Amino acid sequence: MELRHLRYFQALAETLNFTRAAERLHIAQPPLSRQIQQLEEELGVALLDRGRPLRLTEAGRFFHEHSRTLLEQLGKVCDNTRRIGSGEKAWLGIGFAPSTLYGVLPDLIRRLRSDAGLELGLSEMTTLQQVEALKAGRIDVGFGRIHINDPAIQQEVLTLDPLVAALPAGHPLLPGPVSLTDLAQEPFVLYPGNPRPSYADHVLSLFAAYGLQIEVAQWTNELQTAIGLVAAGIGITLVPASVQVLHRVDIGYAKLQEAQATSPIIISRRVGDASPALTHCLALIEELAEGHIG
Amino acid sequence: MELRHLRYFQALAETLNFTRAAERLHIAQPPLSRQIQQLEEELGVALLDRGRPLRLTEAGRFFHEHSRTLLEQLGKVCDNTRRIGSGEKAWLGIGFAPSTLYGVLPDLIRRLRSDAGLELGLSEMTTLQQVEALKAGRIDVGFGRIHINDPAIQQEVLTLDPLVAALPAGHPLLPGPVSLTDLAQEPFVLYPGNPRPSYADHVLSLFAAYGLQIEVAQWTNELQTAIGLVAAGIGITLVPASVQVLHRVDIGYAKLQEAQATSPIIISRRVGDASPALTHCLALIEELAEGHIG
DNA sequence: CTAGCACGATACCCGCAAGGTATCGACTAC
DNA sequence: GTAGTCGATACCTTGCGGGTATCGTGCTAG
Repeated sequence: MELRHLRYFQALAETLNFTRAAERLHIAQPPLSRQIQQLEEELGVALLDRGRPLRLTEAGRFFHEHSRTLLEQLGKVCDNTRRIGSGEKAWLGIGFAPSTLYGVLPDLIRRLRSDAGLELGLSEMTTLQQVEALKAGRIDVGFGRIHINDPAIQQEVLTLDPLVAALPAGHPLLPGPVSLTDLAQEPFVLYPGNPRPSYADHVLSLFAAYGLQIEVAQWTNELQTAIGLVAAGIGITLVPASVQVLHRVDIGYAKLQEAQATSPIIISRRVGDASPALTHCLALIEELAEGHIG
Repeated sequence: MELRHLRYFQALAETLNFTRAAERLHIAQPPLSRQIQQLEEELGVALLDRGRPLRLTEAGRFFHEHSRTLLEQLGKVCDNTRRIGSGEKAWLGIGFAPSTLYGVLPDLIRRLRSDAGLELGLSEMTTLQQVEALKAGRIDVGFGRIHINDPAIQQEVLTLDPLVAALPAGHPLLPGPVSLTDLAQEPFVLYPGNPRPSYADHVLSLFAAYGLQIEVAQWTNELQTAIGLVAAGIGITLVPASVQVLHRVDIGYAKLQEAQATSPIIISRRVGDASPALTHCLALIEELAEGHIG
């Protein structure tokens, strides 16, 4: 299938007349017939009722509606690409680990969005994937939670989120505060299971630093799932404090006694990247961070 | 531009290597080079940094990101078109006049959406456009506010919304109830100005039925604008009661003494259209209407 | 009922551009 | 410097998109 097919079908669906559609497309009528036949064949679906008067089938109406919006979107993408290429606009690719979405990131994104000269590209990815994406140029900045050593990547700690324990509602340790020693007695739900290294390793090493070892009752790949399993009583888990915005009646959060039990939000970027968009973004981050503290 | 260009650029952006991308596309490397050059020429933008290692430019990253989602969307559209064509799914095109969105329509849409075997197509259009779209097969059912005589179209009144007066905050006629005679003393903001016949004619004929004539201080094309002008003190207007969900501190609504001053929500459909999706939709509407009354 | 016509499908030809092969040239790495 | 990697260029081939001519069919007017 080619865009030609979409464009031709578009014209045909609007005029419902092969001859006039062909005129509008500045081609003769027979080639149009052929292209439409090809399209129908490739889809394996009749898009038109060939009776008089010509009518779209149900599938045809659906395809018409959606291919139109696709073509419009493509037009906009091309436009914006030209603008970015001519320096009229800038583009900033942002990679983020899911858990960073509960903290300052939404605010940052909102502010960057309000900048008319800036187009944002957001992709959810692990810190490890961020490093790859940075090197490949797919993103310009990443927000993650773990340290990774790579000579081409520069990392900075943005904030230190205190960790809190997520416990099923009615758990005896609630409302806290609790100690790591107490928590180590409980079965854990840890995430993400892969790829490693991950936030899970950060949690494990935290306990190890206190000479503690925890039993992992269940591995999951996502925070949301982990929280669900905690609610179901499978175990407990540690989450960054910002995750507490997830209110659930079947979950309680408890502060930790150990103030140094934290999870960082880490900004990754290419070493030596001094593009204006990135600089602007970093300046905005600085500003937001100061606002938070002050 | 053709889909070929997008697909090729996609592969290239992912591998960042002409030779390997060409392999993946099952073509030789030189044609790939040419197609990419064409794409860049058409966009008038460099998408690649031709140094070693190969890198995407900022515009290239943007185009990569967005063309990927476009291609994915296209894939889904084709899939769903096939499903609809094979009868596995149904499609229902709905046209609606903007003001009907404040009433039962959202609830109906929500329920129809929850039906996995049904794809919805929503288009905002005037009642007049609905008639054309029904005949052309672009939609299967329309929700509007005015009667139109057309032998191919069947119309039924779904509900009769009482009309209420929209007045600027602090207006002496507030909080009502008010009579049409009182209102006829005030300048009016009426909408939509075109195309005619429209809801405005319904309002005019309502006053005419009581032997009253109103002065139209301002015509607008949209309800939102009209409300804004009312708030600005240009005049007053009559709106269906369901519009009152638009709370504004600078607008007050007053009931009318004349209970027969109503605006209908009118369902339009093709005469003799007995498709399962439409039947299902109409049954659901019936159900919702009963729930409203009971 | 039939002649006329409107309109889409079919048949067939032409030219162009997409794809292939061979090769060059530039940058990298040792 | 030299070998190797990889994209660009040159040139050929061919498949396919588009054109013209014509057919077939179903609506319509009388």
